[in-house]
Amino acid sequence: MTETTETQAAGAERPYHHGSLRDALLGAAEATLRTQGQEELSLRELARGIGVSHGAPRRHFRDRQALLDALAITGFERLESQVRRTLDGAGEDFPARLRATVNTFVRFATDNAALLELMFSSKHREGAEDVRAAAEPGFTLMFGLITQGQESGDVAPGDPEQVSIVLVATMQGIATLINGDMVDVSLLDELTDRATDQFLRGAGPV
Amino acid sequence: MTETTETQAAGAERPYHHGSLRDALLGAAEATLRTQGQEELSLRELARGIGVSHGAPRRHFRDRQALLDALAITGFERLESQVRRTLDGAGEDFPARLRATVNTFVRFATDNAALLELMFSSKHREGAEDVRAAAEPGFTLMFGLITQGQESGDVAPGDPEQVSIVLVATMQGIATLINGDMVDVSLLDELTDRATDQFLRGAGPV
DNA sequence: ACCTGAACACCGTTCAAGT
DNA sequence: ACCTGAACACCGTTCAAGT
Repeated sequence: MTETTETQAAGAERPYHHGSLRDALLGAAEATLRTQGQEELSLRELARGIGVSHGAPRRHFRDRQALLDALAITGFERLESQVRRTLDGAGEDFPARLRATVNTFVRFATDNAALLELMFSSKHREGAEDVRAAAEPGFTLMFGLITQGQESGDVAPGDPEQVSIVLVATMQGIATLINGDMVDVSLLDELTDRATDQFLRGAGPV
Repeated sequence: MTETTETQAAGAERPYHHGSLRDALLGAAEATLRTQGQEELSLRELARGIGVSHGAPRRHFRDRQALLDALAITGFERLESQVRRTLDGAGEDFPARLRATVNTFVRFATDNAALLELMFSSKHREGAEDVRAAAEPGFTLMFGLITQGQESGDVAPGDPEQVSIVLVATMQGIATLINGDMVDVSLLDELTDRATDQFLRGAGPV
């Protein structure tokens, strides 16, 4: 009677994760990514920590890269939803909306340094069409913001897609320089303000 | 008599690399980085390809990360020298000098996608002070360029360091988006032109 | 449907030993 | 000084077998 309940290691609540193993893996993977980094992320160690055999993840992720891709996808989803919420509460004024968006983006990107690298890595070149697809809504959001700026006269006419790409590039670049310790984090606020000011003048009407 | 010369595998010229093993490793590593990527780079495979035992690299690189750091350092050195040569032949006009610099930077960054990721990776946070030091001359070069722009009146007064950081961030970001296939490479020239134009207007005098 | 556990072929790193 | 080669502890991936 007792043998069946006592065979599990301490901390493992159940032998099976009734379909929740996928989420458990993603959660543990994100924690490891945050505390240890991408290279240290091991499928076997993840499985061990969850209390499942090392072959079990195979049911939910074809291989290690598939799990990393899934993490990147959740990253894009969270970033998009944060920017969206920011814009929902940012009022009507375009410069204020832009400023709020840049702040949210750069904060997310510096709060999730390892995840940012995963999201924008060139690793998922071939295959991983799903990662690129997950990035789309975020670009669409930026595209819409720039279009609003053109309608309000704050942004000069021109291809709104390219204008938003340059903006995203600048935000991603600032975060990368800070995450890589090439620029001190104490400069973050000043740099984002300056980048926003320059963008407003540089992309603004003549 | 023949036994000493015939014991080596075909293709291995000599059993020992009289001090040139370090360069041989770096060269092979860069080739692997370019064709396979960072994760696929294995010290053992490198040693095998060169015809040396798998313990030999230890003499020249403390561990795998030390070799990756060395690669990143050569990357910064090459980028700096290319930008320097570009500036040496770019004439006096500031906008022309800026445009040439941006083109050289972004071309290097897209021609060496995997290397760029290594250079700007947040992986070398702790330790790897040498990698950050290797990036310094490049930043100094950009700093000097911006200072020239301020002297010629093409760039508004203000902290030239922060202005150059925003510029570097934008260039690195554009390259990252293209290397990660989030933006089609056919847009590269148009994007760099647009970014340069925006920078000149955004950072220019009022 | 979901997980186990052995097996395989690889790693990076360490270290005594050779020349 | 520089390299070898065995040893160790880890990987990711595959796959028959269990429930």
